[in-house]
Parts: sequence; structure tokens; C-alpha cells
Amino acid sequence: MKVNKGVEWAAHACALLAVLPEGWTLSAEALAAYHDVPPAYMAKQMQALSSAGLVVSVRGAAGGYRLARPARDISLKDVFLAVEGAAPSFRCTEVRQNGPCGAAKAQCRKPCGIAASFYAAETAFRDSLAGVTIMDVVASASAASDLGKAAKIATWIQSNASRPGTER
Amino acid sequence: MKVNKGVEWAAHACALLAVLPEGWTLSAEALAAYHDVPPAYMAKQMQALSSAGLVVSVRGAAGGYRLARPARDISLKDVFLAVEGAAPSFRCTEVRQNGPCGAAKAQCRKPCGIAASFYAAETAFRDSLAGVTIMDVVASASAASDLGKAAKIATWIQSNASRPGTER
DNA sequence: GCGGTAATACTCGGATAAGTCTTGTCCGAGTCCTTATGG
DNA sequence: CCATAAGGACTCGGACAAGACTTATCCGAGTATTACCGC
Repeated sequence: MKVNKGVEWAAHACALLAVLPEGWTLSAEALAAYHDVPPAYMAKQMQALSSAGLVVSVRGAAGGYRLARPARDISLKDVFLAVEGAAPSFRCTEVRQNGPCGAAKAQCRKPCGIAASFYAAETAFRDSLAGVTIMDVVASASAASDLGKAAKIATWIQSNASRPGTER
Repeated sequence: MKVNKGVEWAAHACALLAVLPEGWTLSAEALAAYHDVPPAYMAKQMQALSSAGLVVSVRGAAGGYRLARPARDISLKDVFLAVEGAAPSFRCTEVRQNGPCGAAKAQCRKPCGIAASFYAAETAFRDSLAGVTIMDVVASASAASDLGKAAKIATWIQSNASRPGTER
């Protein structure tokens, strides 16, 4: 059981978008450069976030991505589901219906104990992620960094972000 | 994020082993036949359970597998870890150290907020599974089945299980 | 009849191939900005 | 000098390959059974 790498990158991207000035955007390429990951693949994750409605994309020159709603209203669960998909991780193949002692299909309307337990575990997993917002992530990151780094990031944003509708 | 199919099969196999009479064993082939899954692959999962110490294997003619300890002392978490491995599902690549604003390695002794949240979520996942034992699974399964099926299973066991040290 | 022994059949265990999903990449569609042009 | 329109450059979006892991399989190592032989 492994979570896609894209989840990590998408989460970090959201954290960076969260500290952008209002109305500014960052292109997928800039986000990839900031995190030093393959640009095309980062773009793919941003697409997933976009189609899930977590970020809005601005096309054309000086375009890019920005958060669709406040960082406190986006949880890691949202990011996880956007990138990873909503399909359950445990895929019950209904083996109880197989073999010489297989149960009748009519008796299998409820999931078996094993499947139910794994579904419950996954719900616990998602609930745990739902309790952490992008704002929380940003807060913990900034708490661990010093002023010098904050200034560095601000400078980088000034150089690489763009504000559609105006010249840089 | 997907859990291996083998986890499901291993769990069902444990449930079947749990209802065996004391001292009896079931071969990997018999377990595969009961659940109608590929014999060789089922054998692989049983190996994993064996090396994890959840079941004990008896080699030679009339050999097979039996639970290593009472069903109430084996949880789905144990089965999951045995088959899936104990490696964390979220693989932090420390992207915070990358790029133009990368943090120094010395400042990254603690996991970042994103990684910590995913680790916590996985702990919640495993804790949820730890609360369900094989005994619970058997109980829920037998509660959902009728007497006819129970007799069918008992007959099948009589025909396919073996008791080492004695003739069948 | 009984004990020992060798052959045998059956089991697990690890090493070895296909299939599928993740990972990584590319090029086309669409949009905004820039710039040239005419009034 | 200003409005307009065409051109260009930059962006996202989905379609397209390589790699890794899951899934599936095979054959060799080992052990209890079993039959046989000698006593």
C-alpha cells in the first residue's frame, strides 16, 4: 500500500499557493521549480487539483494556479482524494462467494466482516487527514523556519509569481 | 493507494484456519481451493504469514498450516503488516530541502507537517485494524450464515484438512 | 510378528516471469498580453 | 494621441511512453508417511 508521490507534491504546492498575495498565481512550472520536481508531472497533479475544484487555473500569458478557497477550508483529505481518487483502497473480491462452500449472492448484500473492517479503517485514515488544513500545514512550517527563510520565500514569490491583469 | 489482494486472501485463510479442530492443518492448496484463488499465489501469502509468526507451517506429507496462537490474539493489523510489510505508505521525499528556498538538512530532523499528518493518519488506519481480531471476523461470518452452511464447511474440513501424526 | 531402513509422496520455501498501475513526458487547444496600424 | 485588431508568447489540458510494483507461476529443499526387508 503506497500513496502516490503526487499527493505529497500537491500538498506542498497548496501550501505555497496559500502564502501568495491575494489574486496572484503561480504556474505549474514555477511550482515544480520551487520544489525541484519534474515540471510535467507536477502539472499533472495541478490538473487533478483543478478538476477537483481545490484550485482555479488561469490560462494564457501570466496565468497559473491559485487556491479556490481559503487555506483553512482545504484539508489534506481534499488533496488526497483529488490526486488519489475516491475509490476505496481495499478491493473486496467477494471470495466468500467462491469455492465449494461459497455463500449465495443473495446473502452477501452487506460487506463481510473483513471488508467492513478495512472500510472502517480507511474512514479513520481519511477522517484523520480531514482534521488537518492547508492553513495548519503552513503554520507548522513557518513555526519551524526563521525570518531569513521567510524573506527568501517572499523574494522568490515576487520574482516568479504573476498577477493576471497587470504587468509584473 | 491500493492494498494488496493478498491481504484479503490471507485474512480469509486465517478465518478458516481459526475454525479448524485443535492440531489440524490445511495445506496452501486446500486453502486456495476453498476460496477459488490461484494456488501458487495463495501459497505466497501463507509464506508471509508464516515468516511473520502468525501461522506455523508443518512440512512433509499431511502437512499444512495452522494458527500460531488463538484467533482472539491475531488482529487484522497483524495480517495486514505481515502481507503488506511495515513500511509507511506515505513516502516523504523531503521536497522542503529542494529548490531555491530549500531548508537546511539540519533543520529537518522532525518530519514536516504534511508528512506528520499522513503518518498520524496511517496510525489511525492501523489502530482501527488492530481492534478487529480473527475471532471477531469468524463471529460475524457465522452470525450471517445458517446451519446448513456450517455443516457444509464442517464436512469440507473433514475431507480436506489433515492431522499430522495420525492417519486421516 | 517386529524393528529398522530406504524409497516415496507430499508439503513448504524461495527464485523466476506477465500484467497493471504509478511515474514521467510530450504536444495541441486556449487565452491573455503586446505591438503595430490606422484614424 | 487613441482605439482597434492582428500577431505572438505563454499557459493549461489531455493523450502518449518508460519504469516499478503487484500479481501470478514454477521448480527445488525438506519431512512424515509407508512399504519393504531382514531378523
